[in-house]
Amino acid sequence: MSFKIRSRIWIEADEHVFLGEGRVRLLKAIDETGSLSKAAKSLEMSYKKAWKLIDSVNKSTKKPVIIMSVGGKNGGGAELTDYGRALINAFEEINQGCWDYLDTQLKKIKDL
Amino acid sequence: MSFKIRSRIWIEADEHVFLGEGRVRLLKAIDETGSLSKAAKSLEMSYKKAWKLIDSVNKSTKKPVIIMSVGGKNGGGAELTDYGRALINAFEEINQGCWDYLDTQLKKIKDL
DNA sequence: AAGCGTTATTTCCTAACAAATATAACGCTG
DNA sequence: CAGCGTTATATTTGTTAGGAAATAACGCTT
Repeated sequence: MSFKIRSRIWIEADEHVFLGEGRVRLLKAIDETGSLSKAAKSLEMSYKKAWKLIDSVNKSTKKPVIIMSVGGKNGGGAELTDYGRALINAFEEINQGCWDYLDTQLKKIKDL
Repeated sequence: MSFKIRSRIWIEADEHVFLGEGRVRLLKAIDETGSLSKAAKSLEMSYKKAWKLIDSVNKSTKKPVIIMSVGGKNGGGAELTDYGRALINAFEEINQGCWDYLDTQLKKIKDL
């Protein structure tokens, strides 16, 4: 019997979810591609879904997380801010810490 | 901006989920009511859904977690085993520990 | 002014999920 | 042996989430 403890964490702002694993993945993809549509495609996610996620993130904070621009040089694009990058780092650090904690607890289940 | 870090944990056995918050709630309700149908009703859950959850739990372990009996004295019933009770306790203890850990990490987000 | 690559938004459709309903089986009780 | 309260399971219906596609708007470039 190979037990595993898994977890999902997310951050809520004013009672609605604002940052979770999916959103973090998307933010990182935007940072790599420079565009929301390309990021969505790289994650095999519909543009609509990606846009909704980003819209919800942007509405949740006062400091901007990503800056969208429409029209212009290359048709527009999306850029991750320093604040957004810091959020991602903090999230992943906390998430890893959570996983580490749960690993230490696993024997409590196995030993029953 | 009032941030909160939330989490869900669950235990997997052989790559499929075996115990999570919903199942724990259901197991506790069964322990209180002595019947799957009453437990489902008390949680405002359909009998079918409750049955599927319990069936999946029972198929995931060698030691029985709940014992179902059909027909007989009061038409049948469901009973939580000592092993099941121990599982619930361990789960809730670990879950609380996870929440406590996440609370200590919250300032990393707030201070960005 | 036309063309482009993007963001932004609506509408429509479908597929997965959930709920409701129906039916059967079971084993004690009287 | 009929009645009961349960577990067990299939079928049908309803609902909601999500994808697909179409359209518009935007602002640089040429």
